[in-house]
Amino acid sequence: MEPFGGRVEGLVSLADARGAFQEELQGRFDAESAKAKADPAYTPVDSRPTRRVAGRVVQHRDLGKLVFIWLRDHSGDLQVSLSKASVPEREFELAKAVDYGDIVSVEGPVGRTNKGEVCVWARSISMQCKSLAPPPGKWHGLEDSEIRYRHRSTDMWATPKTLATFQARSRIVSLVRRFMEARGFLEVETPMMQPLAGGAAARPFVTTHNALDMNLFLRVAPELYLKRLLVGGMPKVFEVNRNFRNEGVDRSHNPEFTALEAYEAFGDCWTMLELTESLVHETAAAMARENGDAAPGPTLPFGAMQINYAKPFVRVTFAELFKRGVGVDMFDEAKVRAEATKLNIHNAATLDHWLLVEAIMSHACEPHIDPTKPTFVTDWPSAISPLTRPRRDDPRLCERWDLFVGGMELGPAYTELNDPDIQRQKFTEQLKGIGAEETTFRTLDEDFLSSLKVGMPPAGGMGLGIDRLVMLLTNSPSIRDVILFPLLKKS
RNA sequence: GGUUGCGUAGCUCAGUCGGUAGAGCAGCCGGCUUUUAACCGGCAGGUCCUGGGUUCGAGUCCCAGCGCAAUCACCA
Repeated sequence: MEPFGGRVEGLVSLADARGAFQEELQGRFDAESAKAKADPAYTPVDSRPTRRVAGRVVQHRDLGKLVFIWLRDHSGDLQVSLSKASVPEREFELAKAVDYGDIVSVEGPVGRTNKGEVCVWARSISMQCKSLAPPPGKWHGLEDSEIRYRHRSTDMWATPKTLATFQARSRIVSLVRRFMEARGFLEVETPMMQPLAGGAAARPFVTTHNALDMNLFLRVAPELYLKRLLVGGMPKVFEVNRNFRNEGVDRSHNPEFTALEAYEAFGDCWTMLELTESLVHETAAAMARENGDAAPGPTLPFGAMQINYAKPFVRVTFAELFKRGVGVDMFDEAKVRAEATKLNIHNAATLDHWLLVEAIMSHACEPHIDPTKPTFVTDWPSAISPLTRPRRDDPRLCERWDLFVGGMELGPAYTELNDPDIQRQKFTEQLKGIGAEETTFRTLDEDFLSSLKVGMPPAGGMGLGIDRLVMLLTNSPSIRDVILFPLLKKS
């Protein structure tokens, strides 16, 4: 016997084989069988559809002269039934000997058992790949998160939810791309290796190009390159790709993560709000339809919550949320500092006013956002938004929002700053207070500033964490459940 | 990086006050032509995460390390 199989023609998925079952033909076959039982000389006619399928063995019940095997493939599970009377002797021996985890193919009519289970009544079975690894848990799949993340290939076939989640992820990413293209955005690819790590404040990973003898940073954001494309004449661009941030790892942070970033010339943060609201709404609606929920305001479970993605999402200004959270006017420097001290914020006595406002917001205010209602927090302070255009009527605030869903930040959007002089001034201010270590990767991006001098049209820009979106839409509690191969410590 | 919890058979777990290492499933042998976590009889299966320490004796108590998880810090 060849234990590792070979090319198989004419395979259908297990779901398709199940779909081929026909009640009427099964009824006719049952009648034929009854005749044959009454008259042993009669040969029953079997007109049931025949299918060839392959899959991994996930259950095996040997009843002596009758064997039931459950197969699993990308489309689901299906039972295969083998009767000693209708399978060649050597193949029946194989059917009795298969192990949990083996991959086999079978061919036969799609019928039903006495107990009502739709199955393939195999006429033949062959080994397509013998599994040599010890099998994981049989009924619940794998539960040890360490094994699940380190041995994803086993996890995928042994834990049904895992495969379903990653299939859903691919569909979601595809939906995102089709949505953006339908809105007239062009997908582009900008450098992952950058001589300067700009566009976000995160600490970057460093690598070296030997031939050019230069340090390069894995990008923390594509922002500054996408904006150069606006300068060059691409009015609506987006990128769905990886960012790398050399920061802590937790339930919602992986060092490499996938983000959607998009820019629209002659738009602003409000056109980005409509875009993002519709994108999240439509992907959620698509997933709700897959769950059999066609209600207009799609609702999806996330842990113990039911999150409702009906439009419009909640809007609240940064100042309102701040006041609601701690009862203090965010412009009142003395009260803010007192509140920060009360909240034990690090360096509350000396830190800049707006950095205190930001710290209070993330610790004491963001938790007050209703996690079951997607919420845009708008009108952020200019001082903590260096790439954003200040509001003309109140330059202390700027045209920026952040979207929160399920207790997580999904992403921000800005009306982009396109005045090169103000941009230079903001970058310079930002560089003032940084420590020695930061100066190794954070320097003034003169090339970007000279692009801005060429002239960038006014624009809106947005970013959206794809992994977190997939977490929400697939009810996955950890970012590691939606990243195929999450970063783990060396074992 | 801090704190807390966890780590025992291939998988999921129990292990009392410190006193012979346990169960179910998986595996192996035998039986069974309608099973749905099939069932019945039998067998085998261990670096109790690693390394020290306390003790007559450690899976159990102490210390250190490794890994995982939660949480905090970091993350414009």
